[in-house]
Amino acid sequence: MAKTPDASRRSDRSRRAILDAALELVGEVGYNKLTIEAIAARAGVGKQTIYRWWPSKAAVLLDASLALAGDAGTEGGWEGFPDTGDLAADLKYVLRATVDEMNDGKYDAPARALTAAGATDPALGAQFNEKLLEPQLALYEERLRTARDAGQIAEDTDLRLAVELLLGPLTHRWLLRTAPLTHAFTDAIVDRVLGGIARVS
Amino acid sequence: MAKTPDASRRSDRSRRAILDAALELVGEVGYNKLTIEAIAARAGVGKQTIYRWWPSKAAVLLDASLALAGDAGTEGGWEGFPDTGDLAADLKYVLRATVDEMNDGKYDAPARALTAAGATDPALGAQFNEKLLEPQLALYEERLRTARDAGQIAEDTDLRLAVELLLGPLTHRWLLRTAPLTHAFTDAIVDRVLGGIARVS
Amino acid sequence: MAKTPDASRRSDRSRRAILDAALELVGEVGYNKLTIEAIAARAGVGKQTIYRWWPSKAAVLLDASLALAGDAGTEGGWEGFPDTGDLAADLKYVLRATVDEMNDGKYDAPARALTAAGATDPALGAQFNEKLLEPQLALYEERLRTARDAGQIAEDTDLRLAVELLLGPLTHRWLLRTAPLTHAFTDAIVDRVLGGIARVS
Amino acid sequence: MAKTPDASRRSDRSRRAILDAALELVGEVGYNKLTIEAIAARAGVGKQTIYRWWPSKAAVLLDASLALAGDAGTEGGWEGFPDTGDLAADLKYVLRATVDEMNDGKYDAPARALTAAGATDPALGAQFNEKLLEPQLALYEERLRTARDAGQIAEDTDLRLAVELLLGPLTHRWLLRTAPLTHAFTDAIVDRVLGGIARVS
DNA sequence: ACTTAATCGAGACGGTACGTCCCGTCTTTCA
DNA sequence: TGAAAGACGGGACGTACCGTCTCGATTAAGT
Repeated sequence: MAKTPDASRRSDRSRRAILDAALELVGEVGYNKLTIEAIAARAGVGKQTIYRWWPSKAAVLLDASLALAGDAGTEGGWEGFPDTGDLAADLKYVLRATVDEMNDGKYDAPARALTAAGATDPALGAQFNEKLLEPQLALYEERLRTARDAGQIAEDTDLRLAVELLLGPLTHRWLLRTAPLTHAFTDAIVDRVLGGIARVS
Repeated sequence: MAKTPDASRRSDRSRRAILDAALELVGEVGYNKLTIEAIAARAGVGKQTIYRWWPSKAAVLLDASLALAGDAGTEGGWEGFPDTGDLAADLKYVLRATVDEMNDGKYDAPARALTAAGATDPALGAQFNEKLLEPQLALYEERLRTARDAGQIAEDTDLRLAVELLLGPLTHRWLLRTAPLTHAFTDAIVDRVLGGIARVS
Repeated sequence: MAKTPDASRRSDRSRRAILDAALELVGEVGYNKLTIEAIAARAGVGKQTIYRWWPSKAAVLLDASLALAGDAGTEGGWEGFPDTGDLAADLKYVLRATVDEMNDGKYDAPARALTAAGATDPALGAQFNEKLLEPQLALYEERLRTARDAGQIAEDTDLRLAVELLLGPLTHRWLLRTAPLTHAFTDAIVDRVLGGIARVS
Repeated sequence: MAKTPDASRRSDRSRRAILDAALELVGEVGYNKLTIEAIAARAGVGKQTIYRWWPSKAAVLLDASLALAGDAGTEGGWEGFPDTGDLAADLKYVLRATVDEMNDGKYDAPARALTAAGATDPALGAQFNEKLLEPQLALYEERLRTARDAGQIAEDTDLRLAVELLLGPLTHRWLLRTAPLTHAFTDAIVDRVLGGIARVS
């Protein structure tokens, strides 16, 4: 019998202020030094208003990232996955854009924080996957399906595996910082992966 | 300025007790709830003894993981990368072993914790790469070099990229928990990646 | 400036529920842990309904005690001070009754709470004196005046002082709990005080 | 198995700073608005240092008052109860001094706070009695015993009752603020009480 | 009886303080 | 002099209430 607050009476002004403050602060001080108290202070909000609606600072950041992703989508980010008919070109385009975001502190800080927190906390990780990661992976998968249906890649291709072959190396380099993230890198990934799974013409 | 303690007088008994306690505790409560105080208490050690020799709990865990990896190596883990001449078989063998470790709580908990912490904290990440990750990647790279020299894969193959193509998808699935880690999965990775970069026979 | 609510529209049901809840709760958890929120919850009332009509929890408790005292008076407590002509007997009778109340948790808890709160908060103390204490002291004083007029005690007796001589020791022992409150104690007070201020027969 | 801190390692500097801060603050803001946090801040001390050694703010104030009483005793307050042979004079002298303290905010604020808190909290009240009140009452009782032995008051006098007859009215007027505390008032108490219990010469 | 305005129950809100946990430093005592 | 022990100043935690504020839904007046 958990006391569930009445969502219809929620203050949208406070909600937005909290999400904005969380994004600002995670960029300024990093995830580990991010505190609920600081978010509340920056947002001009009582701590309880945060605890009332989110179970942890990670959850706040997840919602904040969702809002950020939503805004980015609205502001003119790509609406759906590009499909020019040229699979390699489309993948390169999208991965280059992804790399650019990963190199932009505004997106990088919260994304790293969430990914790291999710890796450690399974419950959060599940949320993260469901709400942020999975929808994106589905877009890749869909584009690959189109390509497969068009006979551009092998009929027996495991699409989900293909997505992981494309994104895995990128995520690896991003999270572990083994080397700089460049367009050349993502292009090479696309070439190598398609070289493997693409039809021999 | 007696800042640097005399390492020769260091108590090895305390050092081992601390590393053991850290590993135990990270498995029990997770990285975020792991505290220096709890490690000290579990190890039967004064807090100062930890602060004297390590700068942070992440550093303790890194050392603990190094010790763990060292033990594993000693205990009969593979000494060097297997080289039967069959590249695909060797890679599958090693990746299967890696997946088995990732599915073993004993290794999984500290590894996840360190990876996540390193993703968030660049200084720690650098240490983590240098001491734990890089040596392993180098083994893969070396094996691939042998294969390349033997003409089994294309001459112009970027070996480091190849390593990332192999390990990236695995790490992706491991950290993000998008799907279970199985031998079938790693076998498929090897097949697909080699299908792309391997010489046409 | 519609600050003063319309008393004619006040819900008497709510008012009584609040006073009852306050009395119950002060007995259960004590004054310091008594909260407006708990009173509101117990009374099935919105917090605002309390804040609308009372300035503080002390004021609520004061009203509650007044209601309690009123009820006690109605239920057959003494209406006016007894006057049998025998001053000592009348005083002993009343003081014994007072001691009995002080030993009854139902009256003791709120009375202690109010007395203590009034000792600390002058404004509340003034209210407490005016509405609860003074009327009672006046009854004693009146009975003593009758006795003085009848020549039973010295003509120059300071009646108010006499009242304090009678009630002071009782209050002292009650509040400070230096010893148990018994009929023997109050009888002894009356004897000693009258022994001093009574006419030599 | 309550964790009892090691008293021998206690910081006396912190202890004194805390007691001083508590006395200052109770005078400035009153008992109800006195907070542990404010005491810690004023004393330049971590909150835990207060919670480590005292169970409540009332307990802090009790120790502070003890220290205050100790200082007053040292500074030249009366060492023991005066005994000039004239009981009435001695009592009047001491009661006048007591009234003067009660009219001095420095002593009044913490004393009221403690008395009120003790009236509400039996455990604290017991401590208050044992450590502050009882020793003082014993001094009165001792002086009265001397007087009784000297035949100045009736042989069958209940000394403890006599003390309460003297101090009760004073405490009553002090705590309940029914009238100003003056020397005339205490003199009258002494006269009336002795008029009752003193030997007819 | 019908409107209309205030009170009502409910509870979200910006805050303050709580009492606890842990941080990293410092001090004491011992081997 | 390194180590076990743990007190210290400090900061954040998550909780409990404060007193204010908005919400419909009664509810009791005055039309």
